[in-house]
Amino acid sequence: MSSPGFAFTPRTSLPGRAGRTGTIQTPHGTIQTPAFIAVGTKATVKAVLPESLRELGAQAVLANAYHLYLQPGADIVEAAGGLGRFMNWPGPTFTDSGGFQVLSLGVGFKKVLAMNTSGLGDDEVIAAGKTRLAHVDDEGVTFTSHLNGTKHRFTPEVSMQIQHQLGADIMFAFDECTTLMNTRVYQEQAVERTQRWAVRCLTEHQRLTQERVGKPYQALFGVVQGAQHEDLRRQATRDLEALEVDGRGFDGYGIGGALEKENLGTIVGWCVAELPDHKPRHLLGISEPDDFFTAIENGADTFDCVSPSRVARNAALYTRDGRFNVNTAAQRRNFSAVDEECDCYTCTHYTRAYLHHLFKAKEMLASTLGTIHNERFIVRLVDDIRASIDNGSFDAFRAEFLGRYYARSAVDR
RNA sequence: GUGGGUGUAGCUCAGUUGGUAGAGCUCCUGGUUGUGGUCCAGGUGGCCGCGGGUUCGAGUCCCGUCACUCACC
Repeated sequence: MSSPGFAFTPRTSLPGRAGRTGTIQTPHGTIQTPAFIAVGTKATVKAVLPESLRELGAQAVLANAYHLYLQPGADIVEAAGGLGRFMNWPGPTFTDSGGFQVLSLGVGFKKVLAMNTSGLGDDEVIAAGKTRLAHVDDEGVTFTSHLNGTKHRFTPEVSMQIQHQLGADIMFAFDECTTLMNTRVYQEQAVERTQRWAVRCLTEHQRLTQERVGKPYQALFGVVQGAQHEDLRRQATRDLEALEVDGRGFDGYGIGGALEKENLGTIVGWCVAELPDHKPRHLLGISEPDDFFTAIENGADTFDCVSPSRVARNAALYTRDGRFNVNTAAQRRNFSAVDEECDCYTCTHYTRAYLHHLFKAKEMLASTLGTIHNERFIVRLVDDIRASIDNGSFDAFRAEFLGRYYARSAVDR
Protein backbone atom coordinates (compact mmCIF):
# COMPACT_ATOMS: atom_id res chain seq x y z
CA MET A 1 0.00 0.00 0.00
CA SER A 2 1.50 3.31 -1.01
CA SER A 3 1.43 6.33 1.23
CA PRO A 4 0.19 9.67 0.01
CA GLY A 5 3.10 11.94 -0.58
CA PHE A 6 5.79 9.39 0.25
CA ALA A 7 7.40 6.87 -2.05
CA PHE A 8 10.73 5.32 -2.90
CA THR A 9 11.56 4.46 -6.48
CA PRO A 10 14.75 2.46 -7.13
CA ARG A 11 16.59 3.36 -10.34
CA THR A 12 19.92 1.72 -11.03
CA SER A 13 21.25 -1.37 -9.28
CA LEU A 14 24.87 -2.19 -8.61
CA PRO A 15 25.41 -5.41 -10.59
CA GLY A 16 25.57 -8.45 -8.32
CA ARG A 17 25.22 -6.37 -5.18
CA ALA A 18 22.50 -4.75 -3.09
CA GLY A 19 23.57 -1.17 -3.82
CA ARG A 20 21.25 1.02 -5.85
CA THR A 21 20.27 4.56 -6.73
CA GLY A 22 16.76 5.86 -6.44
CA THR A 23 14.43 8.66 -5.50
CA ILE A 24 12.60 9.29 -2.25
CA GLN A 25 9.49 11.37 -2.69
CA THR A 26 8.28 13.45 0.24
CA PRO A 27 5.66 16.19 0.65
CA HIS A 28 8.49 18.73 0.66
CA GLY A 29 10.43 17.50 -2.32
CA THR A 30 12.48 14.58 -3.55
CA ILE A 31 15.78 13.12 -2.42
CA GLN A 32 18.08 11.47 -4.90
CA THR A 33 19.71 8.48 -3.25
CA PRO A 34 22.21 7.57 -2.08
CA ALA A 35 22.17 10.87 -0.19
CA PHE A 36 23.84 12.43 2.80
CA ILE A 37 21.35 14.18 5.10
CA ALA A 38 22.75 17.17 6.99
CA VAL A 39 22.23 17.08 10.73
CA GLY A 40 20.54 20.05 12.34
CA THR A 41 19.77 18.66 15.77
CA LYS A 42 18.22 21.79 17.19
CA ALA A 43 16.54 22.92 13.96
CA THR A 44 19.74 24.46 12.66
CA VAL A 45 22.82 23.05 11.04
CA LYS A 46 25.23 24.79 13.38
CA ALA A 47 26.88 27.90 11.96
CA VAL A 48 25.32 27.88 8.48
CA LEU A 49 22.30 29.49 6.86
CA PRO A 50 19.70 27.28 5.16
CA GLU A 51 20.47 29.16 1.95
CA SER A 52 24.09 28.03 2.21
CA LEU A 53 22.96 24.48 2.83
CA ARG A 54 20.82 24.55 -0.28
CA GLU A 55 23.65 26.09 -2.29
CA LEU A 56 26.09 23.40 -1.21
CA GLY A 57 23.69 20.73 -2.39
CA ALA A 58 22.16 19.42 0.83
CA GLN A 59 18.92 17.66 -0.05
CA ALA A 60 17.41 17.30 3.41
CA VAL A 61 17.97 18.10 7.09
CA LEU A 62 17.61 15.88 10.13
CA ALA A 63 16.64 17.30 13.54
CA ASN A 64 16.17 15.64 16.90
CA ALA A 65 12.93 15.13 18.83
CA TYR A 66 14.59 15.08 22.24
CA HIS A 67 16.37 18.40 21.78
CA LEU A 68 13.43 20.23 20.21
CA TYR A 69 11.03 18.87 22.82
CA LEU A 70 13.22 20.33 25.57
CA GLN A 71 13.82 23.56 23.70
CA PRO A 72 11.78 25.36 22.42
CA GLY A 73 9.07 22.68 22.81
CA ALA A 74 7.30 20.68 20.11
CA ASP A 75 4.18 22.85 20.44
CA ILE A 76 6.15 25.94 19.42
CA VAL A 77 7.58 24.22 16.36
CA GLU A 78 4.10 23.01 15.46
CA ALA A 79 2.63 26.48 15.90
CA ALA A 80 5.36 27.84 13.64
CA GLY A 81 4.10 25.58 10.89
CA GLY A 82 6.39 22.62 11.43
CA LEU A 83 10.12 22.06 11.48
CA GLY A 84 10.78 23.17 7.90
CA ARG A 85 8.82 26.38 8.24
CA PHE A 86 10.28 27.10 11.65
CA MET A 87 13.89 26.85 10.47
CA ASN A 88 13.31 28.21 6.96
CA TRP A 89 14.25 24.95 5.26
CA PRO A 90 11.76 24.36 2.44
CA GLY A 91 13.08 20.92 1.50
CA PRO A 92 12.56 17.49 3.02
CA THR A 93 13.14 17.04 6.74
CA PHE A 94 13.80 14.12 9.08
CA THR A 95 13.52 13.85 12.85
CA ASP A 96 15.30 11.31 15.00
CA SER A 97 13.22 9.84 17.79
CA GLY A 98 15.37 10.62 20.80
CA GLY A 99 16.28 6.95 21.02
CA PHE A 100 19.96 7.66 20.58
CA GLN A 101 19.84 9.91 23.63
CA VAL A 102 18.99 6.83 25.67
CA LEU A 103 22.57 5.95 24.96
CA SER A 104 24.34 9.29 24.83
CA LEU A 105 22.68 10.56 27.99
CA GLY A 106 22.77 7.14 29.54
CA VAL A 107 26.00 5.22 29.57
CA GLY A 108 27.68 7.87 27.46
CA PHE A 109 28.98 6.64 24.15
CA LYS A 110 32.72 6.01 24.23
CA LYS A 111 32.94 8.03 27.41
CA VAL A 112 32.70 5.04 29.68
CA LEU A 113 34.45 1.87 28.80
CA ALA A 114 33.38 -1.59 29.80
CA MET A 115 31.25 -0.39 32.65
CA ASN A 116 28.44 -2.63 33.70
CA THR A 117 25.51 -0.31 33.92
CA SER A 118 22.95 -2.70 35.30
CA GLY A 119 21.89 -2.23 38.86
CA LEU A 120 23.38 1.17 39.35
CA GLY A 121 21.60 3.77 41.41
CA ASP A 122 19.92 6.92 40.29
CA ASP A 123 22.66 9.46 40.27
CA GLU A 124 25.61 7.28 39.57
CA VAL A 125 28.62 8.90 38.12
CA ILE A 126 29.43 7.35 34.77
CA ALA A 127 32.65 9.22 34.12
CA ALA A 128 34.66 11.96 35.70
CA GLY A 129 32.22 14.80 36.20
CA LYS A 130 29.48 13.07 34.23
CA THR A 131 26.28 11.92 35.82
CA ARG A 132 24.00 9.48 34.10
CA LEU A 133 21.02 11.36 32.72
CA ALA A 134 18.85 8.61 31.25
CA HIS A 135 17.41 5.35 32.51
CA VAL A 136 15.67 2.71 30.43
CA ASP A 137 12.83 0.45 31.46
CA ASP A 138 10.46 -1.69 29.44
CA GLU A 139 7.92 1.08 29.06
CA GLY A 140 10.21 3.91 28.07
CA VAL A 141 13.05 6.13 29.18
CA THR A 142 13.32 8.69 31.95
CA PHE A 143 15.59 11.60 31.11
CA THR A 144 17.10 14.30 33.23
CA SER A 145 17.32 17.34 30.98
CA HIS A 146 20.94 18.22 30.21
CA LEU A 147 19.76 21.85 30.06
CA ASN A 148 18.17 22.40 33.44
CA GLY A 149 17.99 19.10 35.28
CA THR A 150 14.22 18.68 35.00
CA LYS A 151 12.84 15.15 34.67
CA HIS A 152 11.12 13.95 31.51
CA ARG A 153 9.70 10.69 30.34
CA PHE A 154 9.80 9.40 26.78
CA THR A 155 7.74 6.44 25.67
CA PRO A 156 7.19 5.30 22.09
CA GLU A 157 3.87 7.15 22.15
CA VAL A 158 5.42 10.36 23.47
CA SER A 159 8.17 10.27 20.85
CA MET A 160 5.60 9.82 18.08
CA GLN A 161 3.44 12.63 19.39
CA ILE A 162 6.44 14.94 19.51
CA GLN A 163 7.60 13.94 16.05
CA HIS A 164 4.13 14.46 14.62
CA GLN A 165 4.08 17.91 16.14
CA LEU A 166 7.51 18.66 14.71
CA GLY A 167 6.09 17.64 11.37
CA ALA A 168 9.14 16.23 9.58
CA ASP A 169 8.61 14.26 6.38
CA ILE A 170 10.45 11.24 7.73
CA MET A 171 10.43 10.16 11.37
CA PHE A 172 12.17 7.36 13.20
CA ALA A 173 10.67 4.88 15.63
CA PHE A 174 11.76 5.22 19.25
CA ASP A 175 14.49 2.65 19.85
CA GLU A 176 17.16 1.70 22.32
CA CYS A 177 20.67 2.09 21.02
CA THR A 178 23.30 -0.12 22.67
CA THR A 179 27.09 -0.26 22.57
CA LEU A 180 29.45 -3.05 21.67
CA MET A 181 30.31 -3.27 25.34
CA ASN A 182 26.90 -4.60 26.22
CA THR A 183 26.61 -8.35 26.72
CA ARG A 184 24.87 -10.60 24.23
CA VAL A 185 22.07 -11.10 26.74
CA TYR A 186 21.58 -7.36 27.07
CA GLN A 187 21.62 -6.95 23.27
CA GLU A 188 18.82 -9.51 23.03
CA GLN A 189 16.80 -7.66 25.63
CA ALA A 190 17.37 -4.34 23.91
CA VAL A 191 16.30 -5.73 20.54
CA GLU A 192 13.15 -7.23 22.05
CA ARG A 193 12.38 -3.96 23.77
CA THR A 194 12.97 -2.01 20.55
CA GLN A 195 10.60 -4.38 18.75
CA ARG A 196 7.85 -3.93 21.32
CA TRP A 197 8.38 -0.19 21.09
CA ALA A 198 8.20 -0.43 17.28
CA VAL A 199 4.71 -1.89 17.50
CA ARG A 200 3.64 0.91 19.80
CA CYS A 201 5.25 3.54 17.55
CA LEU A 202 3.46 2.24 14.51
CA THR A 203 0.17 2.05 16.37
CA GLU A 204 0.46 5.58 17.71
CA HIS A 205 1.68 6.80 14.34
CA GLN A 206 -1.42 5.42 12.64
CA ARG A 207 -3.67 6.94 15.24
CA LEU A 208 -2.04 10.35 14.88
CA THR A 209 -2.02 10.13 11.09
CA GLN A 210 -5.77 9.53 11.06
CA GLU A 211 -6.35 12.21 13.65
CA ARG A 212 -4.36 14.84 11.80
CA VAL A 213 -6.41 15.01 8.63
CA GLY A 214 -5.27 17.57 6.12
CA LYS A 215 -1.64 17.50 7.29
CA PRO A 216 1.12 16.36 4.94
CA TYR A 217 1.86 12.66 5.31
CA GLN A 218 4.75 11.86 7.61
CA ALA A 219 6.64 8.66 6.88
CA LEU A 220 7.84 6.43 9.69
CA PHE A 221 11.02 4.36 9.59
CA GLY A 222 11.53 1.39 11.93
CA VAL A 223 14.98 1.09 13.45
CA VAL A 224 16.97 -2.13 13.38
CA GLN A 225 19.20 -2.93 16.34
CA GLY A 226 21.10 -6.10 17.22
CA ALA A 227 24.67 -4.84 17.35
CA GLN A 228 27.18 -7.22 15.75
CA HIS A 229 25.03 -10.35 16.03
CA GLU A 230 23.80 -11.72 12.72
CA ASP A 231 20.84 -13.63 14.11
CA LEU A 232 19.66 -10.62 16.11
CA ARG A 233 20.03 -8.24 13.17
CA ARG A 234 18.23 -10.52 10.75
CA GLN A 235 15.45 -11.38 13.16
CA ALA A 236 14.99 -7.75 14.18
CA THR A 237 14.75 -6.73 10.52
CA ARG A 238 12.25 -9.47 9.66
CA ASP A 239 10.12 -8.64 12.67
CA LEU A 240 10.01 -4.96 11.77
CA GLU A 241 9.15 -5.67 8.15
CA ALA A 242 6.40 -8.05 9.21
CA LEU A 243 4.72 -5.41 11.34
CA GLU A 244 1.47 -3.93 10.10
CA VAL A 245 -1.12 -1.81 11.79
CA ASP A 246 -4.35 -1.18 9.90
CA GLY A 247 -2.73 -2.62 6.81
CA ARG A 248 0.26 -0.31 6.93
CA GLY A 249 3.82 -1.04 7.94
CA PHE A 250 6.96 1.04 8.17
CA ASP A 251 7.73 3.29 5.20
CA GLY A 252 11.42 2.61 5.42
CA TYR A 253 14.10 1.46 7.84
CA GLY A 254 16.91 2.87 9.87
CA ILE A 255 19.93 0.75 10.65
CA GLY A 256 21.31 1.85 13.97
CA GLY A 257 23.36 0.91 16.94
CA ALA A 258 26.76 -0.52 17.51
CA LEU A 259 28.75 -0.58 14.31
CA GLU A 260 32.46 -0.93 13.79
CA LYS A 261 34.31 -0.10 10.61
CA GLU A 262 35.29 -3.71 10.09
CA ASN A 263 31.80 -5.16 10.17
CA LEU A 264 29.77 -2.22 8.93
CA GLY A 265 29.25 -3.57 5.43
CA THR A 266 28.44 -7.04 6.70
CA ILE A 267 25.85 -5.76 9.16
CA VAL A 268 24.19 -3.52 6.59
CA GLY A 269 24.17 -6.52 4.27
CA TRP A 270 22.37 -8.73 6.80
CA CYS A 271 19.65 -6.16 7.34
CA VAL A 272 19.24 -5.28 3.67
CA ALA A 273 18.94 -8.95 2.75
CA GLU A 274 15.81 -9.13 4.89
CA LEU A 275 14.26 -5.99 3.42
CA PRO A 276 12.14 -5.38 0.30
CA ASP A 277 13.55 -3.30 -2.53
CA HIS A 278 10.77 -0.72 -2.57
CA LYS A 279 11.54 0.81 0.84
CA PRO A 280 14.50 3.08 1.60
CA ARG A 281 17.18 2.20 4.15
CA HIS A 282 18.84 4.84 6.26
CA LEU A 283 22.14 4.18 7.99
CA LEU A 284 22.29 6.24 11.14
CA GLY A 285 25.33 8.28 12.13
CA ILE A 286 27.90 7.34 9.48
CA SER A 287 30.04 9.65 7.31
CA GLU A 288 33.60 8.43 6.86
CA PRO A 289 34.41 8.29 3.13
CA ASP A 290 35.26 4.59 3.10
CA ASP A 291 32.16 3.80 5.17
CA PHE A 292 29.94 5.36 2.49
CA PHE A 293 31.29 3.10 -0.23
CA THR A 294 30.96 0.04 1.95
CA ALA A 295 27.46 0.85 3.18
CA ILE A 296 26.14 1.94 -0.20
CA GLU A 297 27.56 -1.15 -1.87
CA ASN A 298 25.59 -3.19 0.65
CA GLY A 299 22.32 -1.39 0.08
CA ALA A 300 22.16 1.71 2.30
CA ASP A 301 20.33 4.64 0.67
CA THR A 302 20.64 7.58 3.03
CA PHE A 303 22.97 8.70 5.81
CA ASP A 304 23.16 11.36 8.46
CA CYS A 305 26.07 12.32 10.64
CA VAL A 306 27.20 15.16 12.87
CA SER A 307 30.81 14.56 11.99
CA PRO A 308 31.29 16.96 9.05
CA SER A 309 29.96 19.93 11.00
CA ARG A 310 31.32 19.01 14.43
CA VAL A 311 34.75 18.34 13.07
CA ALA A 312 34.68 21.56 11.04
CA ARG A 313 34.02 23.60 14.15
CA ASN A 314 37.28 22.23 15.51
CA ALA A 315 39.29 23.09 12.40
CA ALA A 316 39.43 19.64 10.78
CA LEU A 317 38.67 19.86 7.05
CA TYR A 318 38.29 17.26 4.32
CA THR A 319 40.20 17.23 1.06
CA ARG A 320 40.50 14.72 -1.74
CA ASP A 321 43.87 13.89 -0.21
CA GLY A 322 42.57 13.23 3.28
CA ARG A 323 41.57 15.24 6.30
CA PHE A 324 43.81 17.85 7.88
CA ASN A 325 43.70 20.46 10.62
CA VAL A 326 43.72 23.97 9.23
CA ASN A 327 44.73 25.44 12.60
CA THR A 328 48.22 23.96 12.49
CA ALA A 329 51.28 26.11 11.94
CA ALA A 330 51.84 24.62 8.49
CA GLN A 331 48.75 26.45 7.17
CA ARG A 332 49.62 29.92 8.45
CA ARG A 333 51.02 31.09 5.13
CA ASN A 334 49.18 28.76 2.81
CA PHE A 335 47.21 30.98 0.45
CA SER A 336 45.63 28.21 -1.58
CA ALA A 337 42.10 26.89 -1.12
CA VAL A 338 41.20 24.27 1.48
CA ASP A 339 40.74 21.88 -1.43
CA GLU A 340 41.66 23.20 -4.87
CA GLU A 341 39.20 20.80 -6.48
CA CYS A 342 36.26 21.79 -4.30
CA ASP A 343 33.50 23.99 -5.72
CA CYS A 344 32.09 25.19 -2.38
CA TYR A 345 31.69 28.83 -1.38
CA THR A 346 34.58 28.60 1.06
CA CYS A 347 37.03 27.11 -1.39
CA THR A 348 36.10 29.51 -4.19
CA HIS A 349 36.46 32.63 -2.02
CA TYR A 350 38.91 32.00 0.82
CA THR A 351 42.37 30.66 1.58
CA ARG A 352 43.72 28.22 4.14
CA ALA A 353 45.73 31.06 5.66
CA TYR A 354 42.53 33.03 6.24
CA LEU A 355 40.73 30.08 7.80
CA HIS A 356 43.81 29.40 9.90
CA HIS A 357 43.63 32.97 11.16
CA LEU A 358 39.88 32.75 11.87
CA PHE A 359 40.33 29.57 13.90
CA LYS A 360 43.28 30.92 15.85
CA ALA A 361 41.38 34.12 16.56
CA LYS A 362 38.33 32.10 17.54
CA GLU A 363 36.16 34.01 15.11
CA MET A 364 32.64 32.71 14.43
CA LEU A 365 33.17 32.82 10.68
CA ALA A 366 35.70 30.01 11.08
CA SER A 367 32.89 27.59 11.98
CA THR A 368 30.70 28.86 9.17
CA LEU A 369 33.29 28.57 6.41
CA GLY A 370 34.61 25.27 7.76
CA THR A 371 31.15 23.74 7.98
CA ILE A 372 30.14 24.89 4.51
CA HIS A 373 33.21 23.18 3.11
CA ASN A 374 32.90 19.92 5.04
CA GLU A 375 29.19 19.54 4.37
CA ARG A 376 29.78 20.22 0.68
CA PHE A 377 32.63 17.76 0.56
CA ILE A 378 30.56 14.96 2.05
CA VAL A 379 27.37 15.78 0.13
CA ARG A 380 29.35 15.84 -3.09
CA LEU A 381 31.11 12.59 -2.31
CA VAL A 382 27.80 10.79 -1.90
CA ASP A 383 26.44 12.55 -5.00
CA ASP A 384 29.46 11.33 -6.93
CA ILE A 385 28.96 7.80 -5.65
CA ARG A 386 25.34 7.98 -6.83
CA ALA A 387 26.45 9.14 -10.25
CA SER A 388 29.02 6.37 -10.41
CA ILE A 389 26.34 3.74 -9.82
CA ASP A 390 24.12 5.27 -12.46
CA ASN A 391 26.91 5.28 -15.03
CA GLY A 392 28.45 1.98 -14.09
CA SER A 393 31.75 3.22 -12.69
CA PHE A 394 31.24 2.57 -8.96
CA ASP A 395 34.24 0.29 -8.45
CA ALA A 396 36.58 2.48 -10.44
CA PHE A 397 35.44 5.57 -8.61
CA ARG A 398 35.84 3.88 -5.25
CA ALA A 399 39.37 2.72 -6.04
CA GLU A 400 40.36 6.15 -7.26
CA PHE A 401 38.76 8.12 -4.46
CA LEU A 402 39.82 5.98 -1.54
CA GLY A 403 43.25 5.32 -2.96
CA ARG A 404 43.89 9.01 -2.97
CA TYR A 405 42.02 9.96 0.21
CA TYR A 406 43.84 7.45 2.36
CA ALA A 407 47.21 7.67 0.61
CA ARG A 408 48.40 9.97 3.37
CA SER A 409 51.39 11.31 1.57
CA ALA A 410 51.00 13.84 4.34
CA VAL A 411 53.49 16.09 2.63
CA ASP A 412 51.36 18.95 1.41
CA ARG A 413 47.79 18.31 2.38
C1' G B 1 66.73 59.75 49.77
C1' U B 2 63.86 56.43 53.50
C1' G B 3 60.68 52.29 54.31
C1' G B 4 57.71 48.18 52.23
C1' G B 5 56.45 44.74 48.25
C1' U B 6 57.56 41.82 43.97
C1' G B 7 61.14 39.24 40.76
C1' U B 8 59.78 31.14 39.11
C1' A B 9 57.62 28.63 31.54
C1' G B 10 55.91 33.40 26.12
C1' C B 11 51.72 35.47 29.78
C1' U B 12 49.19 35.32 34.86
C1' C B 13 50.76 32.92 39.00
C1' A B 14 51.40 28.39 42.86
C1' G B 15 55.43 26.29 45.32
C1' U B 16 54.00 23.23 52.04
C1' U B 17 58.89 22.78 58.35
C1' G B 18 65.37 23.59 52.85
C1' G B 19 65.39 17.40 49.40
C1' U B 20 67.91 19.49 41.79
C1' A B 21 60.18 22.82 40.00
C1' G B 22 54.08 22.92 39.04
C1' A B 23 48.99 25.01 37.25
C1' G B 24 45.94 27.82 33.90
C1' C B 25 46.29 30.34 29.37
C1' U B 26 49.43 30.69 24.93
C1' C B 27 52.17 27.62 21.62
C1' C B 28 52.77 22.60 19.01
C1' U B 29 50.33 17.82 17.49
C1' G B 30 46.34 14.50 17.41
C1' G B 31 41.15 13.21 18.07
C1' U B 32 35.72 13.99 17.24
C1' U B 33 30.51 8.72 13.23
C1' G B 34 21.42 8.90 14.81
C1' U B 35 25.47 16.61 18.58
C1' G B 36 25.43 16.14 26.79
C1' G B 37 30.82 18.99 22.07
C1' U B 38 33.20 27.17 22.47
C1' C B 39 35.05 20.02 23.29
C1' C B 40 38.68 15.99 24.61
C1' A B 41 43.73 13.98 24.82
C1' G B 42 48.90 14.42 24.54
C1' G B 43 53.33 17.39 23.97
C1' U B 44 57.23 21.53 23.75
C1' G B 45 58.87 25.03 27.03
C1' G B 46 62.39 27.27 33.37
C1' C B 47 70.89 28.09 35.17
C1' C B 48 63.60 29.72 39.90
C1' G B 49 66.61 38.37 38.33
C1' C B 50 72.12 38.27 39.20
C1' G B 51 76.50 37.32 42.61
C1' G B 52 78.18 35.37 47.04
C1' G B 53 77.33 32.58 51.79
C1' U B 54 75.25 28.63 55.25
C1' U B 55 74.17 23.29 54.30
C1' C B 56 75.31 16.62 52.40
C1' G B 57 71.53 19.45 49.68
C1' A B 58 68.85 26.31 48.50
C1' G B 59 63.15 28.52 44.39
C1' U B 60 62.82 28.08 49.78
C1' C B 61 67.53 30.54 54.97
C1' C B 62 71.56 34.76 55.25
C1' C B 63 74.42 38.94 52.82
C1' G B 64 75.06 41.92 48.69
C1' U B 65 73.37 43.73 44.06
C1' C B 66 70.05 44.99 39.89
C1' A B 67 65.08 45.75 37.98
C1' C B 68 60.02 46.88 38.60
C1' U B 69 56.44 48.76 41.99
C1' C B 70 53.87 51.21 46.29
C1' A B 71 54.09 54.67 50.36
C1' C B 72 56.51 58.68 52.66
C1' C B 73 60.16 62.68 52.38
